[in-house]
Amino acid sequence: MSSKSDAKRQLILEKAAEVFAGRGYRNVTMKDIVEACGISRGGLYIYYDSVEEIFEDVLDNEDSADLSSIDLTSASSVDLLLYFLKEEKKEILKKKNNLTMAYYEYAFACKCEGKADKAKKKMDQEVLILQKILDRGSESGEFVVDDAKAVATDMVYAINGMKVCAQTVGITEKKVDKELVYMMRRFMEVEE
Amino acid sequence: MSSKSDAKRQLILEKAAEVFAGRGYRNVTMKDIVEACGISRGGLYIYYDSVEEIFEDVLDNEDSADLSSIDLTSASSVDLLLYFLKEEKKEILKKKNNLTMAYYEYAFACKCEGKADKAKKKMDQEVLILQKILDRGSESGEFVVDDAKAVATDMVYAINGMKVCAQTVGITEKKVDKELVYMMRRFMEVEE
Amino acid sequence: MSSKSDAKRQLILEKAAEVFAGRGYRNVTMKDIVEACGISRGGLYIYYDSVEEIFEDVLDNEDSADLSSIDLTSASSVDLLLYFLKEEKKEILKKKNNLTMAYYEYAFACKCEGKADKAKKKMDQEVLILQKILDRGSESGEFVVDDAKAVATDMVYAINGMKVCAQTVGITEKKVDKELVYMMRRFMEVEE
Amino acid sequence: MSSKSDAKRQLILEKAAEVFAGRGYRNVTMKDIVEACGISRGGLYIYYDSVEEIFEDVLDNEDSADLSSIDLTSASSVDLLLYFLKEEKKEILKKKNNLTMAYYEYAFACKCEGKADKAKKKMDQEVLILQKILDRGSESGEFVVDDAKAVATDMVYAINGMKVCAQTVGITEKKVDKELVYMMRRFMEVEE
DNA sequence: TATGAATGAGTCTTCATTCAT
DNA sequence: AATGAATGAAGACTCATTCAT
Repeated sequence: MSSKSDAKRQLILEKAAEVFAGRGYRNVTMKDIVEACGISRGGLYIYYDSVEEIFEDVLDNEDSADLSSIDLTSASSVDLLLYFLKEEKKEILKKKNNLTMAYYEYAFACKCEGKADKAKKKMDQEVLILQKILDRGSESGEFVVDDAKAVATDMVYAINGMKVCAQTVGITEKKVDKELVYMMRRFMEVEE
Repeated sequence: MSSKSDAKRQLILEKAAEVFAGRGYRNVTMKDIVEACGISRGGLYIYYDSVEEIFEDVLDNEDSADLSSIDLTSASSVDLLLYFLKEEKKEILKKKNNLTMAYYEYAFACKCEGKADKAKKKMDQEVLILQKILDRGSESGEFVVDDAKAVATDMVYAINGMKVCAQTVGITEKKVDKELVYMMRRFMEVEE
Repeated sequence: MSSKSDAKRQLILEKAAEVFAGRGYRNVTMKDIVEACGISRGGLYIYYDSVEEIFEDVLDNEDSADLSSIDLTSASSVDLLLYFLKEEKKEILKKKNNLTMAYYEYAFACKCEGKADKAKKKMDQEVLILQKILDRGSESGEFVVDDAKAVATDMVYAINGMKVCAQTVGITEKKVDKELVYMMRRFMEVEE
Repeated sequence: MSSKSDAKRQLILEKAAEVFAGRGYRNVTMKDIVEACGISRGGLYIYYDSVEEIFEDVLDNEDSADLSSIDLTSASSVDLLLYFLKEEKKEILKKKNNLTMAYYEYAFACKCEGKADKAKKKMDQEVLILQKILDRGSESGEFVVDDAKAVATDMVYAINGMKVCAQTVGITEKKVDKELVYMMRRFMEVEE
């Protein structure tokens, strides 16, 4: 049955996501995933033929949530911006199930095969959303923005920089806050 | 003689650096390095006992150059800033021997063992240098900077973000230029 | 199923015992055992992780038989003694599956880790059984024994000496017989 | 020069003997010996081509001492016997440079090649000496011995049994004393 | 579907042995 | 004589992948 299969497939993706979060992409073997799922080696092969395939499905499984849930029609631009940054902050600092490094390892490993499109699209989408928020806020007089695209792009680079730092050299919540406040100050007044 | 050993050791480090640049950290085996060096398996073990050991030596071998070569006493702050950014741009875009991803993979893999200190120090150093340049420029009236530390930190995060992007989703020179110009505009007038 | 696994495990133990008998303990590699069993390298690792582990299981597999099969309540003490010595003679002279040297090599290799307990127990048990036989025979007037424990201990040392000789410098059946007869003469009349 | 060579050769044999005493025969590599001697790999090969060759020379180097030093013409048979047993006791219990197990491992490894002759000869010699002592004592009335050869053979087997036990399952000095006293009681009066 | 035993290829690591110096 | 770098073969161990059940 498809429903049964889907449940198992979902289980695999969830457990695999935990594994990828903990060990990155390259350090993960089929065996690791089999053990994390508590199923048999052969059992996993019924659903997936390789770590790569699983990882790609894990990514598809995650993506959906974050950005699409922002409703651009509602509320003030300031609220939208704060929501956007709060979400990013959460992602920067989250310990469990953080796929950032796995993501970049995967993209780096598959660079030549153009498999990094997903990551690229995600980034472009983030820039776009941020740009829209800034444009809206600019029109409504909430923000003072000269070149919304440039600002959005810069912010997304810096946020990505923080994400990587958080997973490698470490970063404190205070530092993230400071940086986010600094970003906002560039186009609005922030009370601290 | 030590000179002979050192030459071989240097050869290993150079060839290994190329391998790490191409395949990252985790995907590299002793065999890869052996083959890149054109020596025997046993031969490599005379000098190094593990990929980790080699990678750490590769890092030590690289580090020295970059930052210390900036002479803070000379020239105008604008020149210093341009030199700093030009160097960063070169590193962001360089294809050969780019250890960025290997670096982050290594730091992520060894996070718990505190092996990421080197990366942390490098970042802190970059922030410090940039901050000094900004402070000098601020004093001389070349820049208009409110909080030099915040600006420097933000720039380094964004630069790191670009470095990672360049190695994964890809980035064009034009985009890098735009971003760097945007950064500078925040505290000085830039003619395009 | 466990029965299938057990069969394979039993096969491994039997083939491994032959290998140990022929090559001792230290000279045996996983590869030797793999080849003797006619299975794959990986296949062996499913059941055992090291030569040591296999050897310990081989010992456990062997032990059981020998001594417990002597029924101290039956027959005359002379019969018991003869049975005991016949068994020992068989073990001294047996060519196939003789684990004596492997046993001692193992005990020597693991001396510091106290892994020789098994060998020690086996020896103590032999002394004890022999002592019991001698005591019984002494009570019944079949033997003339002053200090049964001393006699038993001496006999077991000499038997072990013969076992080692048989595996190294060689020993003829005639010599073994002579020695066993000499032992018996010390506390009973032996017709030759 | 031969004298220089001989000194080095002697150094190798002495250091190698320590290694064999500690690790047996089979567990010893050329590398172990090289390191114990503090010479270079190539340097060892000038003198010896294999572990086997070294071990054989170590044996030749040791043998000489023990038995030949007993002067059969002197003193009483009791004194000779006590001297003989004292020497054996010393060898049974000695910790440093005890080659017993290496000896047996070697003999077992080379069984088919008839390399165990040395061990065989040593044993036969011991039996012979002991037999002579017993015969002399018998003639002088110090001992009451029926079949000196049988007694001597038995004693040598038991002594060898103790030697092996000492190196594997362990043996206390008290136990050795008891056993030796028991042996003597069989043909003479022993005050305890 | 699901299991897990089995296989074999790939990598790691250690050493005996050689050889230029 | 002596050194120690270098080689390559041998053995250990792990995993992706298959397959009978």
